[in-house]
Amino acid sequence: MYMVHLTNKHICDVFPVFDDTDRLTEVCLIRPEEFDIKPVKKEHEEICAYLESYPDGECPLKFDELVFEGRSDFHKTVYKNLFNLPKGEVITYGRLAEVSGSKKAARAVGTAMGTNPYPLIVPCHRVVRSDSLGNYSSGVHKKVKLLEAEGAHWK
DNA sequence: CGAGGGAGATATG
DNA sequence: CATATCTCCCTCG
Repeated sequence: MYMVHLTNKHICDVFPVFDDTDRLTEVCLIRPEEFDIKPVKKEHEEICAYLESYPDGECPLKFDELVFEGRSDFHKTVYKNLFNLPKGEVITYGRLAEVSGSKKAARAVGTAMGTNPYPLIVPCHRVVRSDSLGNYSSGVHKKVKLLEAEGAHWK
C-alpha cells in the first residue's frame, strides 16, 4: 500500500491510496499517517490528473472499478446511487436514503458518507441536510469549496 | 442478539 | 436560535 501526494489548487491536497495490485482503494483529503508517499505510476496518471484538476474533466473510473469490500449492501447501494449524481447537483440525506430503498434512513446515510473511501469520486460533498449544509468529515470548509467549485447552490 | 451512536428530520417556543 | 423526540442502519460486544 502506498499513496501519492497531489495538489488541487481549487480545493486542497489530495492523497490517493493504491494497493499492491495497483487498485485505487481510498482517496484522502487529509494526509494519512500510515502510508509512504511515492511518485505517480504510469498506470495511475489518468486518475491522478483527474483528481488534481477536479472538478474539471470526467472521472476515468467506473463504479465497478472501486473497492467496497466488507461494506454492507445498504452502503454499497447508497454509494452507487450517489456516484451517478451529476456535478453541480445536490441531494438531501433523506432523499438519498429513499432512492436507496430505505426512506427513513437519513442518519444511516450520514454514517455511510462518513466512511466513504472515495471522496470526490463518490461525491459525498453533494449530500446536504434538508434544512442546511450538513457536515463533512474532512471539514465543512472543504465541502463548501467543492460545491462552489462545481457551481452548485444548496440553499 | 441487544445497546448505543450518528455527516439527519421535524416540530415547537 | 435551542431543545426535544423520533427514526433507521451500522458497529461492537
